[in-house]
Amino acid sequence: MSRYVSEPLVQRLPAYYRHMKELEAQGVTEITSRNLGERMQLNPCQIRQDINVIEGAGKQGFGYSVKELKEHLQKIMGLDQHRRIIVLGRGRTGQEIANHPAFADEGFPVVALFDLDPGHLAQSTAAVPVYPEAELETRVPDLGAKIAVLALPTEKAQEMLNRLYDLGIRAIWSFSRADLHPPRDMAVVNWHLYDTLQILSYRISQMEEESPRR
Amino acid sequence: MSRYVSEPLVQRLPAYYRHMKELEAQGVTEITSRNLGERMQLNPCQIRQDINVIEGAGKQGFGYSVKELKEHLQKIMGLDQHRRIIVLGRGRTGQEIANHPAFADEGFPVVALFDLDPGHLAQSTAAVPVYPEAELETRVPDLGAKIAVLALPTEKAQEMLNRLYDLGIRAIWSFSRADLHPPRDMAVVNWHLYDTLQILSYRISQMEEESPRR
DNA sequence: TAGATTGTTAATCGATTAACAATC
DNA sequence: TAGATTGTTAATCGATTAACAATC
Repeated sequence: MSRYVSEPLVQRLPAYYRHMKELEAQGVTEITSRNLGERMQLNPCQIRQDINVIEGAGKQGFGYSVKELKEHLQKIMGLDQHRRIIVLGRGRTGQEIANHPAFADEGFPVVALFDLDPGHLAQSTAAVPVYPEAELETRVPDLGAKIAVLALPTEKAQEMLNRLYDLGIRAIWSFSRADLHPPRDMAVVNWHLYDTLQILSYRISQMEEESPRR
Repeated sequence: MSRYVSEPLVQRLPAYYRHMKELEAQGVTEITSRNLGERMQLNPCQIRQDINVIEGAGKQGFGYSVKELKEHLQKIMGLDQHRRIIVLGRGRTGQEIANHPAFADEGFPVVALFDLDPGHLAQSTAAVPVYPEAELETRVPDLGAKIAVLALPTEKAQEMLNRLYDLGIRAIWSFSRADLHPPRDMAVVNWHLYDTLQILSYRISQMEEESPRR
């Protein structure tokens, strides 16, 4: 019976959660939509709408309980359960993600790293088990992971996505340059490094147009 | 006299550019809004609107010239000029960005890496000059960089942003957990690692709710 | 109770899509 | 010229903001 959570709201959920954690750490137990709005640079109306949509609850006259809202967000995003991650590709990015120790603290332990190019990086600096690509089919079903990080060449990304889908992976965090086409019941977030730089370059161009350097 | 470029359109610009480059590489010289729409998973009307807003031009009856559109996007995003980058922080992420060789090929050469914590990572695996934080004020003005990558602890990010602004940096690509508040004439893109994982977790939760595993 | 703030409906704003005249 | 597709105005759709009644 839960209401439709719009795309922009989905994108805001982690920020709400982050701010609840910060407030809690600061010992703040209650907060009004007005104060939270100032903090998060959001319109208070939007905050009330958002909380309403996700069926959170406040107390009229007082505001929202930080603890309650935090726990509610946690539950909605499924952060109470651990989500295991596998990493595909052992180049720079793959290694970095695999070795990022803090992921486990946040409930996202990296449980395996698959190496597409065995000769590529011989030295094992990884803190997690490394397997050859050929063992994907036998290993993945037992690892209990639903999230995969794709850090591999553009050409291989789509093919790998399909393969992982068949193995039960339902969410992809990709760093490849490809525009991936996932099945309907698979989530993809693509971090395009170059897109980010290009957007920043665009912004600089705009600013320079508005007020040219003498 | 150029028309207002909406936020969603700004986000789409790099994708248009990417597809133009791909089409060019494939030897395609002309493309209709309908075909491009299929490729990019966009409504053809939107494509025509977008191109119109950025003042690109097609030929009625035929479509758009790939080369022309590519060059036009390049110009709009300022990709014809090189945008030098400095990297702040020498942890895992900082090193990775600094050593990413392909950035230079795309017109974004990393020209310096500043180390906030000199003892932190003694071995210099960096392919670019490394300077101590203390030299920021003397070095940055000469480096001619407008973009800075922030790969440092949450607490230090906002302070560093202000400092870099005073040194002429006008665009920030941050990996910190902080919600940064830039001046009006500074652009910030914040890559929240955990937000991404939380959103993927949320999607998985939603999918499981829709069709629970037996 | 009075004061404050939520919860929710209604109004507005902006982006996407549709439609079709202009034109290559 | 006829056919096709752009360029652009108008319609629709959806998200944000405003307003205010409900209620703690």
